[in-house]
Amino acid sequence: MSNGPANELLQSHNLRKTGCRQGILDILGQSGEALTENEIKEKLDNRHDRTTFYRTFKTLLENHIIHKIIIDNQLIKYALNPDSEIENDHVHFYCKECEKLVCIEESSSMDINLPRGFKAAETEIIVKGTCNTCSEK
Amino acid sequence: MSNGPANELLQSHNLRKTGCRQGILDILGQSGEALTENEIKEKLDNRHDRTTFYRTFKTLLENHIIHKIIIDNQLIKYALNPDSEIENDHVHFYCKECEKLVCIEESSSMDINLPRGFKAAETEIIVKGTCNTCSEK
DNA sequence: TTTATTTTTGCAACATAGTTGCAAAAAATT
DNA sequence: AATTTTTTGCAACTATGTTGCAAAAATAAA
Repeated sequence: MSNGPANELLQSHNLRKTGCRQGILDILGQSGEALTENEIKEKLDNRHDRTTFYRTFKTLLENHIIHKIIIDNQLIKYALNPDSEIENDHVHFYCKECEKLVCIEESSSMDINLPRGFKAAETEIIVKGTCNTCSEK
Repeated sequence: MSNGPANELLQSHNLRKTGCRQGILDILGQSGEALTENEIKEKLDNRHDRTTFYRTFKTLLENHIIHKIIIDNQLIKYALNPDSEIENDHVHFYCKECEKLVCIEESSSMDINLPRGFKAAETEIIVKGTCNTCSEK
């Protein structure tokens, strides 16, 4: 396990290669979608302590290796941040049927008129609806 | 206290006029901005039980009388939903300095390209930056 | 490759957020 | 004023998240 992208990611951020970090990054790397803490935890067979999990998420978030998306009712999901970039305009799509959450690669134009004096730094967009699979049914 | 908009709102939704509901609506009506549960609770002098508070928020949310905005790290705020409308495109501005959250009245054009097969129902936008007051400093 | 240093882990204890069942209290109805 | 319906407050509970600290693991140094 874990001799691929996970280790390189950790190394490039000067983070130690611990089991929990590698595990989370492996899981997120394999799955193309955002996952909840519990989904990740299960796939790791509950191998790690709750505390370690939270601390690991915190570290990965601080290093912009993953990001955290919160939808509506506290549904929190995590996803790999491809190039550990600090993104300013992120679009997420949340399927109300299958509850899948995917990151939408840009190519969207946006123009939000803010009141005088307001300055935007980041914009977070969550589009809710039905995904391709669920639309076909 | 409470013989104005709060009561009318409740009445039009067939909800009983209880102290907690009137209180929350009064507070949100007076303040032009979104407030956290605790901010509201304090202004009401901790007059109500925790449980009652949660249940009241739930009721008001279900009736679209208020809405709930979650920013970043679990910061949850509530705001009056002016006409109890079920809005599809809502823009919120969150000031990173003073932590104020305001609803932006539309007049923004948006065009997000979703992948083939994806259908959007609602879009939630949170713009983060500095508000007019904080920009002047 | 063994030792020393630094970081991370797991545990216990705690803090906050949110929910449920149920009897008592308050609204609305008659 | 009496009855019905909804809401409240309490206790108990679950989920989520944090902190301090000794033991363990990962890296660096000898």
